[in-house]
Amino acid sequence: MPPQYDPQAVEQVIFSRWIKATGGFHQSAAPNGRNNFSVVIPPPNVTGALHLGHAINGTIQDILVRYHRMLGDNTLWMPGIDHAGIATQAVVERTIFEKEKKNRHDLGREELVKRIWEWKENFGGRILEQLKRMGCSCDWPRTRFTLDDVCARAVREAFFKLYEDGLIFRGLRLVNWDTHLQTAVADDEIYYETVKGQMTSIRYPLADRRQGEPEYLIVATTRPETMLGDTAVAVHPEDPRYKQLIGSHVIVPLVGRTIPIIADGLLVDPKFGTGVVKVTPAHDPNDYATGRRHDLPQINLLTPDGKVNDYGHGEFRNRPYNYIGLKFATEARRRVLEDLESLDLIAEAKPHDHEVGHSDRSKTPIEPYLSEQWFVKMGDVEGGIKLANGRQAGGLAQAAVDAVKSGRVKIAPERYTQGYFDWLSKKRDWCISRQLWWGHRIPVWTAHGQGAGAGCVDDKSVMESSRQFRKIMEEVFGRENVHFRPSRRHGNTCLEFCLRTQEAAELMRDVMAAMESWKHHSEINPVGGQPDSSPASFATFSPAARECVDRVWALAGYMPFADDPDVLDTWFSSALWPLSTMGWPDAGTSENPEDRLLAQFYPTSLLSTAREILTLWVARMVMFGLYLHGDVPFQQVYIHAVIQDGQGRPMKKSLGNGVDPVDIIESHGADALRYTLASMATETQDIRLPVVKDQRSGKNTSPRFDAGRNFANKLWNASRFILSHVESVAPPEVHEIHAIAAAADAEIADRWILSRLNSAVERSSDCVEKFRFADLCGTQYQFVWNDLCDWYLEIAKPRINRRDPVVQKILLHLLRRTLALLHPVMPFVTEEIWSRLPGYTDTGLLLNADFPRVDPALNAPDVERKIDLAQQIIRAIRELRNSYNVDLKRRLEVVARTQSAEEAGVIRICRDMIEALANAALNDCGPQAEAPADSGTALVPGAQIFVAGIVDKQAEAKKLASRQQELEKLITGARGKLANDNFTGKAPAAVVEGLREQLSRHEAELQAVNVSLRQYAK
RNA sequence: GGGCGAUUAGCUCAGUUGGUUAGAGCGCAUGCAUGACACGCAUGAGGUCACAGGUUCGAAUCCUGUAUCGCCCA
Repeated sequence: MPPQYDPQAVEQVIFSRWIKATGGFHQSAAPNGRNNFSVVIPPPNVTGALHLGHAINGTIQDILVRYHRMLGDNTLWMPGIDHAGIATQAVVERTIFEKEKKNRHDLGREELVKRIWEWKENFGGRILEQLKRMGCSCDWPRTRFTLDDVCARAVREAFFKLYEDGLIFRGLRLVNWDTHLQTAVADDEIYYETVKGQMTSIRYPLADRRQGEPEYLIVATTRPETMLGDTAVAVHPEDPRYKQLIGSHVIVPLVGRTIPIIADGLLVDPKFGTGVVKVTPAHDPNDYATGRRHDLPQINLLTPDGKVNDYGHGEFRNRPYNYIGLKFATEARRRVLEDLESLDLIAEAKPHDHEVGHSDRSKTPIEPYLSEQWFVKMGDVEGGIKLANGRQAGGLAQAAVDAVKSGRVKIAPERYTQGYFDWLSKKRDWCISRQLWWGHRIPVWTAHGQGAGAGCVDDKSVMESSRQFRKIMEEVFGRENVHFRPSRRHGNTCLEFCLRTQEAAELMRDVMAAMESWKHHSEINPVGGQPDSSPASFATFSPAARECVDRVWALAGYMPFADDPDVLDTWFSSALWPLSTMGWPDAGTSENPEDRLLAQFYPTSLLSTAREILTLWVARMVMFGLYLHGDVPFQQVYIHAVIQDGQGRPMKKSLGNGVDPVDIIESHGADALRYTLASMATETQDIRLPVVKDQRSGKNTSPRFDAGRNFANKLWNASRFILSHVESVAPPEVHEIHAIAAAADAEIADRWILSRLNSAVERSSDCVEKFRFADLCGTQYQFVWNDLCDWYLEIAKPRINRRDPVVQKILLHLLRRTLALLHPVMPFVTEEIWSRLPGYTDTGLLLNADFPRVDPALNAPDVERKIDLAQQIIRAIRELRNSYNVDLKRRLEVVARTQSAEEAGVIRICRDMIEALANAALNDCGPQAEAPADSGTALVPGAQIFVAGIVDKQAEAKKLASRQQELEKLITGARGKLANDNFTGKAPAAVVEGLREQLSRHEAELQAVNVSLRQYAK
C-alpha cells in the first residue's frame, strides 16, 4: 500500500466492481419479509451539470441508502432525470440558432422535437454520470426520464382522471408571458432586475366636468404604453381630494376611451404619488384583481410576440393615434410619450428605478399577458373530492395540508412545515399549460362541428346536440377512454374531449388526418354534397380511424378536430414522479415481480430536497399521491441546507463563485467531497463555503475539502499500519472479542477502545436516523483520529511489535468494524481497504456487509474514566516537557501525588502507557508520594504530577499562583451558591450535588496548590 | 409588505429539555524527520456568545426590542 491514499487509482475500479456485483445496485421488487427503504431522487434537469446542491443532496441520500442496505433492508434508490420543458427547449433552440440561424418556426414542431430528442440522447443527463462518480448507489437499471413511455402513461392517466373529475379547467387568466419564447412561465422561472426607468405623470381629462372640478386627474406610471388598455382610474374611497369624483369619468388620452373613476381601497395608497392610479386589468396583476372586483373590461394589447395588437389605436381630440405593430414596452412606449408630450399632457417625468421581472430562460422582460390557459383546481370543491383510497377531501390543496397535519408526512427541520401550510392554504389554481413544444402534450381535442354544438348557446344544449357524436367516439375509443364536456373557446361554445391513452391519442391523430383527406376528396368529387366512395388515400389510415370518420361524416359531414397545441408544465410530470417511476397506473396488473414496485416501495421512506421546491414540487406530489393512489408519496421529507460562498452569497454562474464537484472529485477524491459536504450538513439553512482559486488549475476550490482528503488519508494509513500486522490473522468472531474483554488479565486499553467503538457505533446510528450528518462525521472523525490513531494504536505499539496475538485480533476486529462504520459516508476508500483484508474474496463486498451493531457487553464507562485520567497525566507531562523545552528523547523522572489510593490504583494500572507515551519513568505514586527536589508540577483532577529536575521556581510559583486564584474564585462562587437557600431549594438535586462534589474537588486541589506554593516559596 | 432563519475563537461551525470553568476542525505560534500517516505528531495561544432590556437561584440557551445579513412568499 502506498503511504498516500490515491482516489484516482481506486474509485473507478471500485465503482465498476459494485456495478458488476449488484447489477447496478439493482433491488428486486420481490417480497422477502425484510424492511423496505426507498427513496426517489429529485430528478435533476436533463440540461444540468452537477453542482454542490446536487452533491450534498446526493451525499445525504447515499449515506441513508447505504446505511439501510447494510442494515439488511430492501433498499431502492430510484434515479432519473427531468425533461425540464422550457430550459431544454431554450438550450436547443439557442444552439440551433447559433449554428443554422434558424428559429423554431423555421424548423416546425415535429422537427424541433426530434432535434431536442437527439440533443437529449447525445448531451442530456450527464449529471447521472457525475452522480456515479460520487459513488451514488442508485438502482441504475431503473433510471427513468419524465418524458419516457412509463412516465407518459402516468401523465395521461392523471390528466384524464383530473379532467373527468372536473379538476382541470381552461380559463382566461393573466400569466407571466415570455415574449421571446412565447410561452407562459412560472413565477419561479422569473428573476427580478432593477431597471432605470422613468415615472411619468400623465393628465387624464375629466369627461363630464362640473363646476369646481379639476380639469385633469394626474396619474403616475412607469409603463405609459399600458394606458392604451386602461379601463378605469382608481382613487381611495376615503380620500377627500377625490371623494366627490367617484362615479364620474375621465378620457384616456390617445385612445379617447371614456372610463370610470372607481373607488378601491386595496389598490390605492392615498399617500403614494397623486393618489390616483390607472387600472389596466389585462396588463398588471394588481389591476387584474381590481378589474375582477369591479367587473371592469379587460383590454389585451399584446400579440404573443410582444407587439401592440389591433386594439392599440384610437382617436383623441379629433386626431387618430395608431400604435399597432410596435414593440410594446419599447417602441410603443416611446411613441406614447412623444404623443403625450406634443399634447402637453405630461405633468412630470422623473427618473425612477424599479424591479422588472425577467424570464430566467430568455433573459427578456416578462409581460403580464391575458391568455387562455389550463389550470388544476386547487381550492375546495363543492361536495369535496374523492381520493383514490375512497376518502374525501375538501380539495387537492386541502388533502396535501391534511397529510402533513395528521403526521403522515413529516418535514424536517420542522420549521419548514409552516411555509408549506401557508402556500397551500392560498389554494391558488395551478397553471399547467405551457406554449412549448417539448413536453407532454395536453390530451384534449376540440370538435367544432355542425352536429357537435354549432349554434348552441349553453353547456346543456351542446351536450344534447352532440349526443350521437359522443356515442360514435365512445364506441371507437372505448367508453372508459374518452371524456366529453362543453368548452368555450374565443367566445364560442363547442365540444371538447380528453383521451386517456397513448393508443387513443395516436388513433385520434389518424382520425384527424383521415377527416382532412376525406374533406379534400369530397371537395374535388362533389356528388350531391357527399362523395360516393372513399378517397384512395383513405386506405392508409387504420381501420378504426376510417370507421370513425365514416360514421362521423355520415352524421354531420365535415367536422374539424383541433388538438390542443400546448404542453404541460414540467412540474405536472414531476408531481407524479414517485408514482410514475414505480409503474403507476399499471403496477399490480401482471404476474411480473418487477410490476410490484408500487406495492413494495410506495410510499417511499424519505424525500431529500432543497427548500425552494417544498411547495412547487413536494406539495404537489403529496396531492397527486393521495388523489391518484390513495397514499402519501413519502413518509419523511428532509430539507437540506443551501451552500453559499464565503461571503454568504449564493453560488451563481454570473458571480463565478461556484465550485464544481467534479473538480473536487478529481483533486481530492469523491470520499473527500462527500465527507466534507456531510460534515457541513447541520440544521442550519445556509452553509458557507469559502471559495478560492486554485493557483495551478485556475479552478475554484475550497480549503474545506482538505478536511475530507486528510481524513480519508488518515484512515488509509491507520489501515495500512494495521494490515501490515494482521496478514495471517483470521477474522475474530464476536465471542472471541467478548472473551478478550472479559478476561481477568484483559488489557485496559483493549477494553477501552472496544467501549469507545461501541459508543461511536451507537452515536453514528442515532445521527443517521436523525439526519444529523455533521455530528455523524464528527463522531467518526473523533473515533478514528483521536481514539484509534492518537491513543489506541500508540498505546498498543509495543504489543503490536512483539506480535501479541490478542492485540492482533483486536486490531483486525477494530479495522473491520471501523470500515463498515465509515462506509456510508466514505464508500470508496473503505471498500478499497476492505478488499485488502486477510481472507477477502470478491463475494464479500463491504457494500453488502453488516453495519456494526451496538454490543452492550463491551460498554465500559469505568474503564473510560480510568483511561481519561491516564490521558490527562500524559498530557500534563508532555506540557511540562514542552514548556521547559526538554528534548523529546530525554526520559523524564515523574512522581504522582494522588488525592487517594483510588487514583493511585488507576495510575498503576496505566503505568506502561503513561511511561511509554510521555517518555517518562513513574518513580512513585500515591497520596504520600514525595515531590522530588527541583521539580516542575502540573495538576490533573485527583493528582498532582511532579517532574524532576526541570524546574524554574519562579515560573512554577507563578503558574500555581494563577491556578490558586482561579480556584479561590470558583470556591467562593460555589460556596455562595450553596449557601443560597433559593438555589438549594429550587435547583434539581443532581445539580446541587454536582456542585458540592465539584467544590470538594476544588478544595482538595487548592490544598495541593497551597502546599506546593509554600515549597517553591522557600 | 408577510413569514422564516442567522449573528459564539482570525475563518467555517457545534453547543440536544436553561445547570460544573462554552467546544471542534481549519488557520496561527512553538517544537519534532518518531518504522502507519508532514494530507503527519506533540504542545500552546485565542471568546464581553451582535447590542440593549427583562424573566430566573442560575441565560449562549427563554421573552421583548434594536442592528446587520440571508432565504422563502407576495
